[in-house]
Amino acid sequence: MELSLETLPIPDGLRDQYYAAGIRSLYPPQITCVDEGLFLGRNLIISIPTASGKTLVAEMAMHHHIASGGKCLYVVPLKALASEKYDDFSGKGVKIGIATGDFDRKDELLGRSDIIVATSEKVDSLLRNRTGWISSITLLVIDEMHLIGDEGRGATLEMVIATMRNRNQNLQVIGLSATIGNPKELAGWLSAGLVQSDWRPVDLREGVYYKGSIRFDGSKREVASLKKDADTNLCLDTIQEGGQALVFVSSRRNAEGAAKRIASALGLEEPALNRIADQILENDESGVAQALALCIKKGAAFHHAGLSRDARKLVEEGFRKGTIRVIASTPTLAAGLNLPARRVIINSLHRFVPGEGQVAIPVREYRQMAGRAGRPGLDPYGEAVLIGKSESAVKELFREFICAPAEEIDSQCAKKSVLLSRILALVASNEATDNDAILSFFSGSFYAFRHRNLSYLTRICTRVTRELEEMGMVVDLGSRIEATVFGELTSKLYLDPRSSVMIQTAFHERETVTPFGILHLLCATPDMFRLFLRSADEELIEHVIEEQGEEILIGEGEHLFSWLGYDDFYQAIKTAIVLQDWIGEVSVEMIAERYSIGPGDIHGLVDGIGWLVHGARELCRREMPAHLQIIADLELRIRHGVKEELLPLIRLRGIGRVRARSLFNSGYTTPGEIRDAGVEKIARIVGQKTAESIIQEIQNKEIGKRSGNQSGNLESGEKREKKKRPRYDGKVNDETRLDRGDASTRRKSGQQRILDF
DNA sequence: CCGTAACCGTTGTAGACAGCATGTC
DNA sequence: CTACAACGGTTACGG
Repeated sequence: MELSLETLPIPDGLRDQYYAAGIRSLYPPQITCVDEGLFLGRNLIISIPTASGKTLVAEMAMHHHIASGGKCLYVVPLKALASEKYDDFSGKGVKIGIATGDFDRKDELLGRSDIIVATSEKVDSLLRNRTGWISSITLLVIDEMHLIGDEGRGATLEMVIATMRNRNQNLQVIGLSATIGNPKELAGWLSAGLVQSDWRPVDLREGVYYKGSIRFDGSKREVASLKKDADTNLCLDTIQEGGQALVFVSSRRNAEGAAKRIASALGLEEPALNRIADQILENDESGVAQALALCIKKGAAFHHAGLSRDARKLVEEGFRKGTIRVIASTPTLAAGLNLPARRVIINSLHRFVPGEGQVAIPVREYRQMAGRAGRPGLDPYGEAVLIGKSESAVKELFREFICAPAEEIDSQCAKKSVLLSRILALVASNEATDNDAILSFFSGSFYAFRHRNLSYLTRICTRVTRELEEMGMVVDLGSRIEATVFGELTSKLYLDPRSSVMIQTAFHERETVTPFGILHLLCATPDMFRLFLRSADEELIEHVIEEQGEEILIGEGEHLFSWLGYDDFYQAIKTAIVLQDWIGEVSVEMIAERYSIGPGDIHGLVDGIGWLVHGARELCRREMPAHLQIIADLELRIRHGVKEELLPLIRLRGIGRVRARSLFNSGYTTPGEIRDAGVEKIARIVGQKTAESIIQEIQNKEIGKRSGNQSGNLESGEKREKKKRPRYDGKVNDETRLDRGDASTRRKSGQQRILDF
């Protein structure tokens, strides 16, 4: 069956673009989408393999909506994916906007775009803040919709869909999903048409390698055994016939190890490869970057979250251009960007789960990796190859993965930990303001669709609501549940209620807090990503507890914070130590080496603590103004990675980490001293232009101050010890305070000894 | 004397969303 | 508190 683009109700401009790109007709599954009512406003679940044209379907539907005055929201799970889609959709005659945590215009301004690409969390946040344009969305596209079943973030996605549907009755929803076990249920939930197909534009062969050959279903392919390791031989084989290979492994160490092995087996020498290697080392001299550069020189690379953003990009680009022949990667690449290769080699189908050990990965994830095989239009076929260790293992791999059906996905929203913030969000945004409304909201969820019996959900909802009340987040007025100021703030700041309570309790009980204490507290919250403990860390942690134990604000196994485990507490110490180094101006390279982590990890930690400390500051402003100044200072120090002494300088526009440090070292430690020194002397350190503008700025601020206008937040350097009183404009709402628990039992909590790991 | 294989106990284990207000070298 | 593989250290063996 052929379907020409001519007959489709899409704008002519878009059609021309498609023609120019060589698209003449639709793929079979795309035709089914049209038949199922894509252009008739019908909801659709499209469950087809990766790279079989889902994006195109969504794009056509979006342009169709825009042409008749509609507005579209495209939801993705990763920020990297958001920019990828932004690029895909750009330049086709409609306005595209991008909304993610670290890259957004003013929320309201975003409403002028025709298509808004956003992460699910960002949409959640926009819904909580009742952003105006959200209600004018006519088409909602959910990319990777199967992530509804994801333990960590699935509930957010589910709630976003439910809330959007709740607010807008005429909304069309298109869900793009990988192959899952129960697509019919997903479609049933949304009363959607289901498009399901295994069709791929490039043929995919799945097989298992064992003793020198790949066994496919029915056929066999010999692979020359030039080297010892199976994955190396498989790579050499592919490269030899002109393809590229992607090797999936389960740990970073394995990724680096495999890349090294394969690189030396390849032994390429090309100027293009050397250029990439040089670029890697340009802004990043850490150990990982050096190892990576060495591998890339010979044609292979590794990829994992420890790499810096730049390094990751360079690897991805290099592979896409064909310069880099092999990437050995952790699952970062499996779920993320679209980076196909002719052959995908899957080294291990296990993953470590704390508490369970090595666990087999879900079939769905195997499919996701295998689906990366075969570049449409470039490769004659794609191959996914598993590695068998014995005759019986080969059979098992076929049975358990290649021939196995994908798992069913289930709703994740009926768990206490997610319901806490979900219900708070419902109440705080006036989505639901009493128990019945809360339940009725959840009756529109995927959970309710799957589990007809809602008695469990009902019970847990009332329990969670009561808990929120105990936390001081909501008040139950009988007829109506209302969010307290504290609760509303928590919801809008996008903090986990448990984090908020931890922050509030810890600050409330203390006269003095130190940066390290705050860092540890924030690292211990459920919102923070923590570093693993290694046995080598024991000594360091013990030492820090001895030195700085008094500063710690919360105790291990704190009875108030039942969610704070024993390990979490020590992980938080380690993580806080790393961040303390960061604000102590220890270089990234040094930190990386000291704790055997990569620049990417450091970035991730700094980023995470950065928004948490901002949240903490906003909480402090309302609840505990006495600590406001110290936390505001800490926020600035984290953002720039500087010591306290640079604070007065870093506040100047045009002065960052490096310039502030060189000014300070040259003896100019305050804005006052800089002004007195004059443009000429300062220009020698920071250049003429910056010198002029900062001195101008200093003078402006001083005039502002003299005239009694306190709004200039420049802290006059010569009076550092006379700390400015934190400004606080409201009264503390007593209802929002937490006055529970026996404070004295917790006071000295920082002192306990570390026992063993 | 050295290299290798074989063995054994020890060690470490993936990922990255959100707020906010603007500007580094 | 799970299970697996890679690593480091040691020993045994063979050239």
